[in-house]
Amino acid sequence: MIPPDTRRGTIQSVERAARILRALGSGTARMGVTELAEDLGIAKGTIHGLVRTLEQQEFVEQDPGTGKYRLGPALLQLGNAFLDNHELRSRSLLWADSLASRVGEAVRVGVLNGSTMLIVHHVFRPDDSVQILEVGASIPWHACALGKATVAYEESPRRDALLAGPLPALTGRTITDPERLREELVAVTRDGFALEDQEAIVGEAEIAAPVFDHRGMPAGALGLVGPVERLALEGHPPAAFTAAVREIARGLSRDMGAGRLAARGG
Amino acid sequence: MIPPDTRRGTIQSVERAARILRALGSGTARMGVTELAEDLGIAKGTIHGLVRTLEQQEFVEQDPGTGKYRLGPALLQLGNAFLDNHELRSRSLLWADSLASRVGEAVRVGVLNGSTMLIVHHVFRPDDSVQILEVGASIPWHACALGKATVAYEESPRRDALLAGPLPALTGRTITDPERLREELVAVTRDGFALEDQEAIVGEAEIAAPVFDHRGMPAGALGLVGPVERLALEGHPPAAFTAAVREIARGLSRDMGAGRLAARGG
DNA sequence: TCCTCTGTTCGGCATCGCCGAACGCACGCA
DNA sequence: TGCGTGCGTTCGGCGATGCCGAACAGAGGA
Repeated sequence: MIPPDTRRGTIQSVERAARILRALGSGTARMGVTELAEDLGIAKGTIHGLVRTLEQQEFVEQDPGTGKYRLGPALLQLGNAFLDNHELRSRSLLWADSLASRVGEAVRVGVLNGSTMLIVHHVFRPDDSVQILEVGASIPWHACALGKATVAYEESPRRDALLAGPLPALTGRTITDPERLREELVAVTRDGFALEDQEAIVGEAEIAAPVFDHRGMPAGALGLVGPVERLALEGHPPAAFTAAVREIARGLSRDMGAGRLAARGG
Repeated sequence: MIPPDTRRGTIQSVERAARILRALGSGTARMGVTELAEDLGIAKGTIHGLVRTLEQQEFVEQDPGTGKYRLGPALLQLGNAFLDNHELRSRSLLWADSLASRVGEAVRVGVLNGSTMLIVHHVFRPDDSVQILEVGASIPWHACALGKATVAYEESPRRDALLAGPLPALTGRTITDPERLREELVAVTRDGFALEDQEAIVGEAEIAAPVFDHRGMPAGALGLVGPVERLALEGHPPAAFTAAVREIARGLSRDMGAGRLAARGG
């Protein structure tokens, strides 16, 4: 019998355990063994064994009352360990702080993960307003400046794949046409920064520039986020902001060991 | 052949995958297949299969240059999903904000995880100073007020086990004597709050109160952290602070569905 | 009180993944 | 430039391992 996923060398039980974790993480509600078994198409007893093992490892917790399962605390610790080990993030801490205090806006750093940008660092706007931390959040690449800045410098096969992939609309202004998006990417390589104007959240804009690693490949991007009135009034970002973002991103790239190749971003 | 861990019903490959993730998360450096195989006492080929599966699931990433492995982005997403699903955390957001702005100090919320308190929420002190986010961090229970507040109300067997466990000293003031610690816990149940005076970090103190769930069991704790001069001058916390912490923790407990039983905390 | 739905256990078969040795490649020393 | 050593990776074959499906126990609800 040939399993649905025919990739060679995949360890079945580990892959299934990962699918269980994903299922528990996607829905907001906790799930029971039966529900998981139905969703994943795996025998109930099998799910039980996997879930029990995950519970012993604290990847999953069981609600004492209902017997249903939810994600466990070990995942938070491992997620934090991922951040600690993350080179772009750790090197970006000082640069992001510096940029935030210089322009008085919030700063985000993200890496491409599948077809979304994963936020790995977030500095609040330096005022007392209530802001929610976005580290760990994922945003479709085509709906944020971080994504467009990164993908613009990605190698052709990957870029084309991303342009061909699904491009969901988050707001009425999200660019969902691959050709328009491709033109945007050309503009990014020309200008050295990417702009996003209410394409993810109405009223919010973002200015981002790519960050390169020691191989000259895009490692991610760094950008300013904030109200559209300040960042992209009538679609035009203030020159002081775009200059600051590009400058900090170049400094961070150098920090990552990027050589002259990275200069194409400027 | 009997494996070292003789627990019934544990799925070997999943448990090994978890150990690999822990190993990658504990050290700051990335690890290779050979190193993992030696550390975990598993054949190299076996490690490779596990790691490849984890890589497909984006639980680990391979460094293209060195071939070594590090933790992957899926863990950050799952860690965030854990926080989103976490009842104590989500219910504490508003209460913690309110407490922070009322007393002008940083607020932390933690849950007991093994023998450490895992920070699940952290509100910065409402000023412009640079502060690092501690969500995801783990602190030995006996070295923080959050831990003492929670353990004081834990059931005897668990409390005794924690008191019997290793009690490492983090500073010269960490309480490492089980008997003194037990007296501290009695004081907590008497006063309704726990105090920590430079037992984890020199110069820092914490005032915390327990939070109870709908079963009247401690779900975690909520507390103020800050410089010892403001929180515990000569070991005496300001009455306004202790009152505020207890009041907010009681409100949060009610929010969690705690009935009268939780009143023993006040 | 019954019925249905949970999560859980268990026996047995064959599948699946473990081990150990061999491979190819990159690096560093000579 | 050659060798030697270390890495990550592949592969074949045995057998332990973890799958499945059916039966179990207990909690709710009608």
